[in-house]
Amino acid sequence: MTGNSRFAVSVHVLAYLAYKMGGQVTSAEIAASVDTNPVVIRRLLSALTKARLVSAHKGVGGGFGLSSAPANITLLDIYRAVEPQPDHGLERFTPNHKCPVGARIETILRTAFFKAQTSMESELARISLEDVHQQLKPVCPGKH
Amino acid sequence: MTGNSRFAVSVHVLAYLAYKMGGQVTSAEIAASVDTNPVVIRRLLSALTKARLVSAHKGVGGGFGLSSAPANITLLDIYRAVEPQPDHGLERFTPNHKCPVGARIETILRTAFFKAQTSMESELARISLEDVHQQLKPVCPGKH
DNA sequence: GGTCTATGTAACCATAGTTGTTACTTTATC
DNA sequence: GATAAAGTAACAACTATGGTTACATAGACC
Repeated sequence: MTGNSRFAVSVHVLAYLAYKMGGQVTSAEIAASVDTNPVVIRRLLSALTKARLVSAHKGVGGGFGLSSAPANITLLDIYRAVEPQPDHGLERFTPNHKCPVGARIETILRTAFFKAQTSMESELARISLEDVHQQLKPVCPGKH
Repeated sequence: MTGNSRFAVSVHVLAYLAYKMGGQVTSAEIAASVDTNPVVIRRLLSALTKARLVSAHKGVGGGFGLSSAPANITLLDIYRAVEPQPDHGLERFTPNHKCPVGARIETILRTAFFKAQTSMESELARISLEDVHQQLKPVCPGKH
């Protein structure tokens, strides 16, 4: 049970909004699809709203909706909206700088982690919410 | 303070062994370089030993040493030795399968995470412990 | 205006992961 | 046999996460 499920849930939430095609959707309805508490959903949607990926409306008939077309939202946008900058453990990594290795290893690791992270993020950037939306539809090209 | 520092510390540990060039190094000496407890180091080295990246020797004059040349050990080898398979939160992600979105999103996410993870790992595979070792040496080509 | 509905958010709890630490066993060397 | 080192279990402190309750805020509708 490593890591958190914020990103996974967030993609689910936005995929649900895409699936609903522009109508206002309440946190309660989304929570039923994710099988969790509405507050958990609203917490995530709060971050997604700040990132301008969704818009929120209070009151009767209110709810959440996508701010942009699914084709214009990438998984990287979602990832960055809900995940803090990963530090790959460097925050608790405080080697002894009196040792030649300890003095230099941090910089080396930082460079390596940056490359790995950049590579992963560029892969997320290649997948749009529209791609996810398309995959939600059953694929039955030869249905008769 | 997200995540753990196992990978970062493990790279430090192996870089230290590479720096020591083949001699037996005790967990106490490594712990001094990392600035932590020897047991923490031995825990990591236990995983690294199981992955056959290092060999251990008990008793007087014992300690740890690299099993292969630094050029033959990649950061991906180290990563896989000390990190569990990342699930990106999918373990705690149990959507409602009665919902059309909830029923399909898991597979879609699994595919996306696999691509991102593979991309990151291929970047780690491109960096060897020898590369790290080289970067440990001060670069003063024009020193006079 | 008043009521209803929905978001926004703070506060708290249970659970689990991580690290540091002590203590002990096992094993190799001398 | 004494010593030194790895191997590992057990425990404590700290933190992150997700679920929950409670309440404040704001819009819709009568």
